[in-house]
Amino acid sequence: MSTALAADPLAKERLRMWVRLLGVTRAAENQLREFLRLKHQTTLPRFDVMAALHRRGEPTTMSEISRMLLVSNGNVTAVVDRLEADELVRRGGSSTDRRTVYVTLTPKGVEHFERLAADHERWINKLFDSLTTSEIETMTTIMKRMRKGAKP
Amino acid sequence: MSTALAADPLAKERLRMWVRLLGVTRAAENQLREFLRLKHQTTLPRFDVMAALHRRGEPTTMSEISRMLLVSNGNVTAVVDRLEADELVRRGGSSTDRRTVYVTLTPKGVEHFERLAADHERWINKLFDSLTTSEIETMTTIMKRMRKGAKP
DNA sequence: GCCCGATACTTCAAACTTGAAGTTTCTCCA
DNA sequence: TGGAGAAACTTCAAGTTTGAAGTATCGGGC
Repeated sequence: MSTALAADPLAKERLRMWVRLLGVTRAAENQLREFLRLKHQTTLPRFDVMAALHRRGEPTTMSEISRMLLVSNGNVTAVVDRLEADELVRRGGSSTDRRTVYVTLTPKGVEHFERLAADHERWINKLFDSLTTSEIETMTTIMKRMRKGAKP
Repeated sequence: MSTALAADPLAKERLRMWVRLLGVTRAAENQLREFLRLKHQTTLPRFDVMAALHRRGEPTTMSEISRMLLVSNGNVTAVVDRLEADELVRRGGSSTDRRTVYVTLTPKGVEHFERLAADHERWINKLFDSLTTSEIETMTTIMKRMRKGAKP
């Protein structure tokens, strides 16, 4: 090997880690998608949007949702359109800024989501069963620092 | 709190870790997508398929690609269609099984991908700059075990 | 040899996602 | 004040992704 890159073992380790990170995340996401479809007749993006709204606990703008989920603005419009058609969320205007749209979970949406969330938490809990407390802490700590390096 | 779940701190830790894992991965993927678009006029799924082919280094079936990338079969068909239209990959039949389709990188595809890959490795290297060797090792080890728990 | 279930792939509709372009409204400064 | 530029959404085309249904082929048991 003559190139500097190929000779750098740390670079290789980093690449390996990234590939593994993607693998773990995709595998878990695929399982989650299947879980949501089979047990709750819903999809991951719908769940994500409802989770964002529920976590905020107050009317949330389209842009805020977009930033929380790291997806594009147009994407949020599409998913909210569908959730609104199912009466799980509601769009409302702002009294101070007529460009802004506030999205809220409807009572039906809250009820629907809370059933999902409890089941989802059980599911996550089982998925990461094999990790010890200290491993989880280590992961969380490291990822907190990674996130800073990977700012959008 | 009266429910068993809400009172379980380990379950909360696991959920927190999962959310953070998703955040890190999405942020990095978004940056990677932008990098591929701006610097190489290509997309993430195209890169993924070419990377899988390059890594295998020999004719690869559609199903193998699908398993490697953890995406559906129909998805691979669509991406390979477009790569083939750009003459970056080639489909070929099998002599022993007429159902099977073998996909190969064309010379043009190899050249294109290797330029991408070198740049991609530099990019990953920079992205995870802030992690120490031991942190990377820890992550890789833990994720190896996670992957087993999250088998598809 | 024949058929039944499995396997490999494609097709299809619907949903998701992006990035760019378009509309409306706001902000603010010259 | 008035107008340029920014901000919040929506719309749109193209690409991605899934899951289900359809086609062709294979393999094994009878």
